[in-house]
Amino acid sequence: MFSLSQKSIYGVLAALELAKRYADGPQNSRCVAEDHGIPCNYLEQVLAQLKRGGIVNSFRGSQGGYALARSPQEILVKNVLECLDGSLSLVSDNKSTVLDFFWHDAQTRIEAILDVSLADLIVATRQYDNVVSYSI
Amino acid sequence: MFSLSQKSIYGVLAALELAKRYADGPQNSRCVAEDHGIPCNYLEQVLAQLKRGGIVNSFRGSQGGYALARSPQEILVKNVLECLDGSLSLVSDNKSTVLDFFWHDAQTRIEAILDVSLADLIVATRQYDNVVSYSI
DNA sequence: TTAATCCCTAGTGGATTACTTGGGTATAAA
DNA sequence: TTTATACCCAAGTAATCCACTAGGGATTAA
Repeated sequence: MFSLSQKSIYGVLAALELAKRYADGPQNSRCVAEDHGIPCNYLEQVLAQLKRGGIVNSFRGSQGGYALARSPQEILVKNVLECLDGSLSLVSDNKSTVLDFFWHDAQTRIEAILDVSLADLIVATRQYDNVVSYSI
Repeated sequence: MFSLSQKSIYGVLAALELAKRYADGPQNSRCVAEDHGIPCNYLEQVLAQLKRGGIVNSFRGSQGGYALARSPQEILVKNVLECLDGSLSLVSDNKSTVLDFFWHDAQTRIEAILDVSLADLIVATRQYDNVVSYSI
């Protein structure tokens, strides 16, 4: 019923990567793309959009690349998604129905689920890796 | 970022209408469509899909129409949405990423938000109407 | 018999998605 | 100063999906 766009999936993945390497300075987009099997030129477009949204900074020239504009604690998954695919709005505003209140409430609760910082995500991926390792 | 399809919006609206009139026997689709400003032929297609999904029954001929296949208590909003637009799957299954566990968790929590029966929805719309009435 | 209703298929214009292509421009390092 | 390395940008595109519209056919109660 709902699904994430490929763009958003790539975007969060790239943002997480930049978060992991936050201390190491800018990362070039080609490496990030190759690491995650993302078409290189397409990822550039995604990163450009994240830049326009103030989530990422870019540095040109050799040794250039992309870096988070703020710390991983300050960037939420929701921010990335909203930047790339617009804000979550379950129903269009122009037609109103008797269920608007219900959809609006659902929307608020879904947004809350996505209030997770990149820093939290890093921790979560580590925990998940541990679980997987132990279970093997 | 995500949004509901028009089909789902119409579908839940129609299901709610059939729930409200559950005791009155089958309702014809044209009336339901006109009541909610839904294109008549399109709603028929939506109802046909709900029928194939076992959510609704249909009765042909004059005095025919559509009725819920089960009581309003037994039909969830999630059921209607899944019938019309497939199951909620945030990410495609063929490509796996380090974030699959996160998206999967989010998915489960979103599904929980939609575990609301049509009977609950009726109650909720009444409560909402009361709030609006009092606040005027 | 007839009017009402569901049933079914096909078509369609517009939008969106997920890219690809092919350059241009700034910058660090040689 | 040259050059390699990156980002920057615009256009095109095949495929798919969406939200209908159109137009008949089949069944049933009255």
